[in-house]
Amino acid sequence: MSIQAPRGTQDILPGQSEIWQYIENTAREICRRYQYHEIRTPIFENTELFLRGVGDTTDIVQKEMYSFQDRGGRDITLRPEGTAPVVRSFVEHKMFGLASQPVKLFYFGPMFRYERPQAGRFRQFVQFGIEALGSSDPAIDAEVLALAMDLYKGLGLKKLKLIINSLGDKESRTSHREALKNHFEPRIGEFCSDCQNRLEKNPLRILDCKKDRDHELMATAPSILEYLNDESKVYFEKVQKYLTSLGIEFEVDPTLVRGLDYYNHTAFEIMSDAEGFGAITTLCGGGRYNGLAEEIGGPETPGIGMALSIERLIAALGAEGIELPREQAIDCYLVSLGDAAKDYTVKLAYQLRGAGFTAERDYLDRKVKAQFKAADRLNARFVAVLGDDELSNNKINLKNMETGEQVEMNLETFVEEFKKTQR
RNA sequence: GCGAUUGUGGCGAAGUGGUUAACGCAUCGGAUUGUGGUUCCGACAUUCGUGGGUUCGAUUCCCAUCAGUCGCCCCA
Repeated sequence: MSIQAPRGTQDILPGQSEIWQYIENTAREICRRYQYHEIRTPIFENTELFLRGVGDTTDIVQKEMYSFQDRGGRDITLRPEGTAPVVRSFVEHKMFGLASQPVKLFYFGPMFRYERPQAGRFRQFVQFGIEALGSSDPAIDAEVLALAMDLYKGLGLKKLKLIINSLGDKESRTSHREALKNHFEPRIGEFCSDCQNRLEKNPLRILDCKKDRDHELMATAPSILEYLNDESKVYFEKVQKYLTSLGIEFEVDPTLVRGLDYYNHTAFEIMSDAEGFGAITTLCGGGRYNGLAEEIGGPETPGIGMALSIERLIAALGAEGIELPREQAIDCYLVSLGDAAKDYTVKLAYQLRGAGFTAERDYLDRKVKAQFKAADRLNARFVAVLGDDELSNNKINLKNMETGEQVEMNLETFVEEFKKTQR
């Protein structure tokens, strides 16, 4: 084995790429219905964008970024997520001034995180995500969730669990954070080392800890929901009300925390319930990020978005045993016998393709039998047989591979006649 | 970043400190001198991820390295 693809990356080969296309097409169609429009941002950005946008205390920034200096000495990072770049573009192009508001965008593309690869985790992975900027209507929070669920359900996934939480606004968050610190601090020595780190960094995460799950302070810890101020509380209730009215089932989990600093109010994850899905079950994550635009130097702009990984989506399809359609039959395979006939099929294939058909011929000088085998393997609906005999009589034989019937046609008008058989 | 485990032909998979590295699938050729999905016959790894070491000798033992898989952390 000489050179391999870098660790944590993968080639998507024919056979597999059709699945990706199908998912991508489905996502695009759903975005069209919801009126989200595609935005394509660079795959690398100035490192500072992520330091400011994602937050320099997050794992992503601290240990997962692909950062380097380019030849001009600029600090560059391969994007680890899509929201900060989209918001950067929104600000840079002054989309807050566009006539139609809110601005609803979607993107599709590779993200990069330097992590140990594992089930459902790669160093380069593809995210589909949407962002709605300029509205703080809880209805749009519900819309973002609805779109994500539509995509999953449209592809046939059933074993899904939507978990939502509210992180509240800045005021609510700060008071809750203080309360958590005060709650755990006196006895933090009884907790695992991870939790001891979390106390300062992100005390909310302590609630998530598996090792210390049974500690008595866990049950009595203050819940974020109790610290929501009135405005945040009403907001969260409305989001839930809308979801209920759409028939979207969800679960409120006050311990749900997201790994990026910019979230506030609504936060959510969609997980797979499917058997044998492995340790990584998060398919989709997102939330509201009012204030991110300001952080990046724009005007105060509310925003909400979600992102999901195609790799994990495909894994979930596998776990639920769902096969996506991928039709690959070809219309006509040209079998030839003899040098003159073989030469002629070059032209014939060209004509068939020009008429809109999928056509293939032999390029390996195979025997007739082997050519038929190849046609069969390619799922050819018809095989046209051209030998030097037919060629000199200006004829060609067309065989229907399903019925085995074979009819003789005029070589000159073959493409026309073939068209008729297709109707 | 930490831990565990695996790495043999295109794919799946056996195997042993000693010289012919099973088998299955796929592929190619023939039986069928111009017609597929069945059957039968035949062909197909100077080589066991890579590099180094131990040894008279290693694919088998040891070390390193690369990669896959799984778990922790964290996330998509």
